[in-house]
Amino acid sequence: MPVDHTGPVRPTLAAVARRAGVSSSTASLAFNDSGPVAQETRDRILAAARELGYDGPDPRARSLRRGRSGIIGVVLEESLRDAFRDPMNVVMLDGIADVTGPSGNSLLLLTETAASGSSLVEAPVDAVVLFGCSPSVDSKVEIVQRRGIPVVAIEGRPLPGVLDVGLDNREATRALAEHLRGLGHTRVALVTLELDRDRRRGILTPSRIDSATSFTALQRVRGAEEVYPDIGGYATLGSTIDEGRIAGRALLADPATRPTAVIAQSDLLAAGVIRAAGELGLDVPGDLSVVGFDGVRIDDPAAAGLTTMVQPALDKGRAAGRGVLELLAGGSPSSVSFTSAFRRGSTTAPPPAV
Amino acid sequence: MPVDHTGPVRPTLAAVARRAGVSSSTASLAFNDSGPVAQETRDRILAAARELGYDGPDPRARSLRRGRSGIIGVVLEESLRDAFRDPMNVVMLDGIADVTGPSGNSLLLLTETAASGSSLVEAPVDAVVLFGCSPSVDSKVEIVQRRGIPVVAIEGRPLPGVLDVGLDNREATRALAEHLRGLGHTRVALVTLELDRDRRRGILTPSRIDSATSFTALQRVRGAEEVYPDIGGYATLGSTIDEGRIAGRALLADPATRPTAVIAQSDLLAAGVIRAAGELGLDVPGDLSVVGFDGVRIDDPAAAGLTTMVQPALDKGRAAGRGVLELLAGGSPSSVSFTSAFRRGSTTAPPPAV
DNA sequence: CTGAAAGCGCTTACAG
DNA sequence: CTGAAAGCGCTTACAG
Repeated sequence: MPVDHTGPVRPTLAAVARRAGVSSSTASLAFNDSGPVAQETRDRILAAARELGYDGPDPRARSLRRGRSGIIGVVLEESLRDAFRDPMNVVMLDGIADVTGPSGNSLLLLTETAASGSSLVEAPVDAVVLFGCSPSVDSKVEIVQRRGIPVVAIEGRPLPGVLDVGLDNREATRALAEHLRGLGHTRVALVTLELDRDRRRGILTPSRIDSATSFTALQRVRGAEEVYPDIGGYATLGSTIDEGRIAGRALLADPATRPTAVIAQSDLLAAGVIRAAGELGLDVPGDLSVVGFDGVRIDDPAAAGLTTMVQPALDKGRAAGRGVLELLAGGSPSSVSFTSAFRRGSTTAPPPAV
Repeated sequence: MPVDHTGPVRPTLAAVARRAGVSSSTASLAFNDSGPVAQETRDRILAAARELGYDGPDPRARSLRRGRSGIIGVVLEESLRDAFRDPMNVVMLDGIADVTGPSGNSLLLLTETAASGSSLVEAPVDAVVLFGCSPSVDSKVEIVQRRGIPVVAIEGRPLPGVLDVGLDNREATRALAEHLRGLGHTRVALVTLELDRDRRRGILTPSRIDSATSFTALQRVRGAEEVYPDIGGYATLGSTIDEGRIAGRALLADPATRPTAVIAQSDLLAAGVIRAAGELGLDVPGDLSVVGFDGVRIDDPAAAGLTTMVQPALDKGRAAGRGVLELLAGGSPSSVSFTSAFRRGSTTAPPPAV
């Protein structure tokens, strides 16, 4: 069925005013309840609007005049599918919407991938929230800032003029490493999140670590190194069970070099490692201890009872939303940092006796 | 650390033009490559822009003048978290972005819940995509249409002037039911998606079905009824493993009334039912056959090898994106309907001998 | 190749 | 309580 879209031209406020016999100033006041308008006049205006099929001010014109669009840009560096595969991102997004929605704001998804144009720079946003962005978007962020648009970053590198909503990634990972050391583990491996935008998968080397651009992944590596200075491991393409499984197979295949514990940088990755272990006939935690990160609810028995650090993702999103609102109101909020909580599960135990 | 946001006022095109000693018309052409500008003039304009810190046209003004904002609204009737828990929605969103992103469009998330204001009506969108919306948004959709804004609906009720991207929900469910009948099942139960916005969980009754507002859920019920006219079951709050498990427990608890097969309206729900069956000591497919819907990749062993209908979610999203683009270009695309493919897995078998 | 003019549709001081 | 005026910042015919 073909759909027709050649309607009459949309009526304007001016047309309504003309028909009602008033000035457009008055008509505007009537539609915005923003000034004293006689009841009789208001009725006339509303009647004229009804007759003309006018349903309120054009958002585009209003946003130019007011200097506000009611749109908050959310900048992701991946495809939407990749970004939302990580439940943490979805929860944080929900937290932002929770706080900013009631005052009439909506979220615009801006995927700043290599392929895309400069959507960030060309979008009519009032404010911007960066979701773990790499330095490659810095120049665009500066442009946006020069326009006076507030920028909030969730777990970003410290950037001048950007309000940071942080997490104790380093300390939290150190706590997990200490937990493993306390159990007696000496052969421990990391399974990291994506380290940079190249998204190459493979053995974790010092040079790969040094060239990492993902602030969060790097901080978590640093935390582990505080306890296990020479820790190696495997770098994945991102937080999924599949990636964890691939990493797990790579790390666990050879009994001679096999670690007795794995620090996965997310629960999803941890679930994958546990699955790989199972496939190799290894018992968790009997043969292998595994810890994760996030404290997400994973619908996978393999991840039930995972030892992990629980991060307050919803609160982080809400804090980012509050930061946006305060900045838009002209305030000067301070950066906030959230703390993760250790949750001892059933996936860690002393290393197997040799 | 407090963040400062009192920068200098953003420079305008007019200021750049003045400084370069040209008209703003010429400056505009220079920034848009939309007309012939002498190289020397262009250089002067760009230099002036650099000196003033001008990074290009203000998106708000541009969108008013051009009548295009580059923003496509995506209307959801749930919280972002609920919506994105369903992988189908994420994939469809990705499909839309796939197609519309390259021409400079971004997606604005509009959650039309009872709580929210009328964000749909007040957002500066060029077009709108409805994600399975109920009649409660109809009046807002009409307003948007009156403004000449194209509307595309994914699996919606037929709405005048709305381009539909459909799925063979009814026929596909009938095929699943026929598969079960072919195996010899006579006691079959449904586990449905949310039926309406009330989001009440519970036994499926004819009156609940009759008052359903979710087009997709209802179509799938109708398809099952074509084979099992008096089919009953359980209505959930949405497509999650947990909801499936709750429904499964309710349906399977009593051995006397227990069905021998369950038609779950999504793979996630099916996985939950299978898990519930396992907890009750029932073997799938020995004691119970289970079918799903979607063909999504679920990271749950319980859902591995599920018998289901595979729907082309990415293609649906892309088709919606193409529809948007064609409508924006003034075309009159036809509605499209996609077909699901039966995938026989290992979760269906003849009913147990009595 | 460049400029003067009009105008996108609205809101906001300001004056009455 | 109402209106005339200015202007948000840009783009687009049109004329030269």
